[in-house]
Amino acid sequence: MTHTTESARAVTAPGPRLTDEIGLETALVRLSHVVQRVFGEVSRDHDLTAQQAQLLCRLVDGPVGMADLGRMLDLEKSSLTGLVDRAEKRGLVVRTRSNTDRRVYQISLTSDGLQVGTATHDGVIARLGELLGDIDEPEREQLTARITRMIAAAEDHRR
Amino acid sequence: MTHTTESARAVTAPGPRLTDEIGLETALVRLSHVVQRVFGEVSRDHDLTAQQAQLLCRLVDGPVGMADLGRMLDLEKSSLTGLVDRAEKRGLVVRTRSNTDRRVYQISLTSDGLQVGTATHDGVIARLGELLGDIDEPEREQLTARITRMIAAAEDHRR
DNA sequence: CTAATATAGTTCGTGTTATGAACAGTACGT
DNA sequence: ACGTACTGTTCATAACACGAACTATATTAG
Repeated sequence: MTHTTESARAVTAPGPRLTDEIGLETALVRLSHVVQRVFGEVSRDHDLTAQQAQLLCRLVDGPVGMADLGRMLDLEKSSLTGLVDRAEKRGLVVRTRSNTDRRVYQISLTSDGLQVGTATHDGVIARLGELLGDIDEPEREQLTARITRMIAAAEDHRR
Repeated sequence: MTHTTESARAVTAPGPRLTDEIGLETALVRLSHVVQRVFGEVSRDHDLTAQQAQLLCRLVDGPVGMADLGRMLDLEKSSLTGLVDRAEKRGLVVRTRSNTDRRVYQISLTSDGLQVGTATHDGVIARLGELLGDIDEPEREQLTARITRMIAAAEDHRR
C-alpha cells in the first residue's frame, strides 16, 4: 500500500516531452491562459486589475444586483462586496438601492466606469481579433457555435 | 471637453441586450472563464488552489528552473517565490540547486506532488472533454489547429 | 585577470483577491 | 404574525501578485 505523506524527495520525470502535438483539451487550457493574460495586460493599460475590468465589462449593458453579479463572475458574495467596494472607492461604480426590492443594491457604472469599461472591453476584443488572425466567415461561425455549446454545457452542469 | 473625474452618479445603460448572439471574441472570453472555473473546481477537489495546480501541471514533464517557470506561468519572480514556498511547505515540490549553474533552483515534484498533479491534470482534461461533448475528428483537429495558431500568435506578440 | 554587467532567486512592504462564518435587514408564504 | 429564504455586509484569515532592494553566481569586456 502507498502512503500519502512522502519524504521530500525530488521525483524524476518519465519523459521530457517537448511542446509539439498537444491535445485539444490542453490547448483549451493554454488558450484560457492566453486570454487571461490579454485581459490582464489591457486592464493594466487602463489602470485596472483584471477583476475590476471583468466587473466593469459585466455592467456595460446595465445595472446588475450583487447576487446576479456574483453568479456572473463566480464569486462568493463577500468577495464581491470587496471588489465592488474598491471599484466604488475608485469612482468606477455606484451602489443604488432598488426601489422594488429594498434588499438589493443595483450596481451601475459611473460615466468614468463606463468609459474605462468600454475601452477595456474594446481593447480586449481587438487584441483577441489580432490573435485570431485571418479566419473566414464559415470557420468563425463554426468556432463560435462550438464555444457557445461548451459554455452552455458548463452552464447546464452547474444545475 | 470632457473631464476625467466625474461625480459619482449612475449612468443608465444604452440597451440591456440579452445573452443571445455573442461574437467570437466575447465567446473566447467566456470560454476562458469557464476553463478557469473548471480548473478551480477540480483543484479544490484535490485540496489545491488553482495556481498551485497550474504549478504542478507545469512540472509533470520534469524539473524546471524558477525563471522558466515564471515565464510559463506569467509571474514575476517574487510572486513565484511565494507560490513555490507554499507548495514546498505542503510537500508537493522540492528546490534543488542546479549542478551546472549554481544560481538556479530546479523545482521538481515530490511523489505526492506528482500524484496530485497528474490527478488534477487528468480531472481537468476529463471535465473539458465532457464540455466539448461529441465532436468528430475533423472538427477536433481543426479546432486544435486554430487554437494552437492563436497561442503561437500570442507567443510571437510577446517577442 | 579584474571590472562591469547580466542573470537567478529571495526578502520585504503593500495592496488585491477570495473565502466562510456570523450577522442584519427585507420579502414572502402560510 | 411566524418561519423561512434571500440580499448584502463585516470580520478574520489566507493566498496571490507586484516592485524595489538585495545577495550570489555567471558572463563579458578590457
